[in-house]
Amino acid sequence: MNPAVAPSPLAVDLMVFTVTEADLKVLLTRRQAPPFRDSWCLPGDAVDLGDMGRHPGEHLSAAARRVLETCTGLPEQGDTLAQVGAWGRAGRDPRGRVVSVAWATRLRPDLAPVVGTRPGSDWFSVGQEVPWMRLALDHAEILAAGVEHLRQEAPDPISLLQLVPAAFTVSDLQQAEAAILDRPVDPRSFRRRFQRWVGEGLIQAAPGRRHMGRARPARVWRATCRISGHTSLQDAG
Amino acid sequence: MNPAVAPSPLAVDLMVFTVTEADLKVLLTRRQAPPFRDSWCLPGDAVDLGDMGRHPGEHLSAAARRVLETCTGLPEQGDTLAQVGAWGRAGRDPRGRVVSVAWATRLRPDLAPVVGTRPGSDWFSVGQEVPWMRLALDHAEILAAGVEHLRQEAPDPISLLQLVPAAFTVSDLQQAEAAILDRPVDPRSFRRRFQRWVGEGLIQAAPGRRHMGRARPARVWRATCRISGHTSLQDAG
DNA sequence: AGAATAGTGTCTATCAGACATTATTTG
DNA sequence: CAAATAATGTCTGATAGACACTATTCT
Repeated sequence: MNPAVAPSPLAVDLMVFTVTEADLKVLLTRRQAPPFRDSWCLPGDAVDLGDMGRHPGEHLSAAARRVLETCTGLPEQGDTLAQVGAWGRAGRDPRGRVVSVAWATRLRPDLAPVVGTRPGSDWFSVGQEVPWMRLALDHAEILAAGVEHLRQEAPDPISLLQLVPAAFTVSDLQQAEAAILDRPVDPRSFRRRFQRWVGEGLIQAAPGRRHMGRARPARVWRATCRISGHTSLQDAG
Repeated sequence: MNPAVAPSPLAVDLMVFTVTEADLKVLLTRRQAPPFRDSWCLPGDAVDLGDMGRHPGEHLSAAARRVLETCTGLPEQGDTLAQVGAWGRAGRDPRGRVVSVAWATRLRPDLAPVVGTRPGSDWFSVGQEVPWMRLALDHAEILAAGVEHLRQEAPDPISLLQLVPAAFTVSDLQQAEAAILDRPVDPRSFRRRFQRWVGEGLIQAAPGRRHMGRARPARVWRATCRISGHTSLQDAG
């Protein structure tokens, strides 16, 4: 295929977020072909609009799910893909007129190391490491909108639960929220909200305790089965 | 042009909202060509992706603005177009694979009568009159998302100010919010928020009073010039 | 006067932030 | 015991809802 011509006027781009080391991370990949060869960018792919391609007539969300499974090597875990917006500025892609629909998803941090070791892709701290000025195309703008989208949903317990392991502590959840909002979160207020979530049946106690260093061990919790299948996210297809 | 074949794989659809008679209204048009001839639908148009069409390489937001000016007959009033999402389900358009980017905007109610008298288009009460089951394509789904988008932004004074005339009363603003949220809004709380907006310099007193029936006349207010040019809305282009 | 709408006073419930305090573990 | 993290008690300030009350106009 001629790399100078866009294969399709429509593409999807994906923002995979996780929280590790109390820091919000996003998955970037290095472009392997021109234009912007070797630049970092969001994982994405063309959407096959015709009836004859490799993925005929796929939904937009299916294309995003396909990119997610390709770039993480993991099957998608439930309905966690949220559409962030469509970018279609003329000239945004030098190969031709391409409109990109951007999606965001959250990945449990215990799965992040597996993804991060794949060649050509790596996690970047959104606040510290993302090479904003050197992202290919208009991906800096898209990523900024994705982070903003994440912030809007930050107080939602369902969204926070997607950013901690299956067994987690109150501090884990609080750190996830603090990382997204990029500011300290009051511990007393957070625990009050946490207790409300327990009262609402979203979260229940799990056996065992977690021990960090030489301090008092923390109680361990897990999401109840009521959470699975729930989504607060738009999936317009 | 053959009506059985989509002219472009990309389209924009527009939701023009206003509040009249304390009721949220949306502008629908009657389709003049198959498929879904004579069905009501959201105003929209194909996006010209090529370099040779009538609107070569136009931004998505420019296409939406063009549709807005076509269907209202009015020039757009500032940056009020907000992108709601992209819909791309295969088979949503029987003419072929078309992805539609949906936009929402608010129209001042004093301009609504002019628009409503245009042939082939009319205002529909979102709660009472919209023929949800008979809207063409997937426009019922798109409209539902647009209404939800509007609800999310309802408490924002900037967005409410786009749904009242240039000179308005506190009750006007309160009715706009109540219409969007489709529930009564506590008058005492609303006036407290209103006074805060005045204190912040968003709103200032205007000369004159407004008289409804045989009751006490209401003070009249207007947005300050600080409002113009401000937008809280996404315009990803 | 009475109806209708505009606008205010004030009590209460809820919630978040701040700060102090207690609890539990290891070194 | 000291250090470190987990968890709680409690005060305060901001805000929304509820309800009563006053204000102003027309009929």
